[in-house]
Amino acid sequence: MIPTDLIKGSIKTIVLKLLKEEGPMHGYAITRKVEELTEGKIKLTYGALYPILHKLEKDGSLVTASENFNNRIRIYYALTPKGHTVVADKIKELNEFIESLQRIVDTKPGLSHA
Amino acid sequence: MIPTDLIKGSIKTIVLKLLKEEGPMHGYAITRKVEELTEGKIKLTYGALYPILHKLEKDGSLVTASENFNNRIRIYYALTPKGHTVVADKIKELNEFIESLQRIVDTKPGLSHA
DNA sequence: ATATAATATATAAGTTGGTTGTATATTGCA
DNA sequence: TGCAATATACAACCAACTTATATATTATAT
Repeated sequence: MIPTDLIKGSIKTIVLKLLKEEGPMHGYAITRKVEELTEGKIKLTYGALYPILHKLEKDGSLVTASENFNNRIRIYYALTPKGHTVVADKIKELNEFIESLQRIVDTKPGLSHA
Repeated sequence: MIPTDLIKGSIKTIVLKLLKEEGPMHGYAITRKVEELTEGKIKLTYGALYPILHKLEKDGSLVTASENFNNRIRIYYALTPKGHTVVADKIKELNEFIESLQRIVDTKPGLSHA
C-alpha cells in the first residue's frame, strides 16, 4: 500500500482519467477500478472520493444519473464537455509530475563532488 | 510549474534522495538542485523545506554541520545510517507510486464496455 | 549612492485535502 | 443469524503544506 500522503493530490486526476477512459461510472466502481489497475497499491477512501465527485459536479465537470440496480441506488458520474477539458489539463500536469519524479529518482551519484 | 497539491507528499522523499546522491547539502542548494533537475517544474518553498529538514534531524535521519561561507551561515545536512535506511524505503514507495500513476495514465479506452 | 536580486535560514498563521468514524440500507453467503 | 460485499453520505479531525514575515550579507545594476 502506497502511503496516503503521496497519493493525496492526485486523486482528482485519477478519478477524471478513469471517467474519460471507462465512460460513466459510479463511486464504488471507481474505487474497484483503481485497486485493480494498481494491484491494490492505491485504495481510495469514500471520505475522499464522494466529496471530490460532488465538487466536480458542482463546478460543472461532471453530471450525474441515478440508476436502480438490485434495489441499490447507483449514481453514475459522466464527464461534461468542460470535464473533458479539465481532464486533459490534469493529465498533462500529472505526466509532467511523473516525469519530474523520474528525473529525481533516476539521479545517479553526483560526479559533481567526485 | 506543477501544482503544489500534486507535489506535497513527495517533498520529503525528494530531499532525502538528493542528500543520498549528492552528499551533504544546505537548504538553499537543495531548492536549486530540485529546480535544476526538474527544469523549473518543481520549486520547493522554504516554509516547507526547513521544517522538513528540522524534523528529519530530530528523528535522527540527518545530522547537521554549520559552515561559514562569505559571512553567510550554511547548514549542511547529511544522512545518518538511519537516514540511509529511511531513504531506501521512501524511494521504494515513490517508485511504486510512479508505477501506479503510469498504469492509470496509460490506460486506453476500455474494451470492457465496448 | 541606492535599490534590487541572489544568497541563506527561520517561524507563525492559515488553508486544504485528505483520514477516521459514523450512519443507512440491500444482497448474498456461511 | 451474522458477516462480507455493495452503495452512498457527511461531520470531526489532522498533517502537510502555503503565505507572509523577519533577518542579514554580497553582488549587480542604475
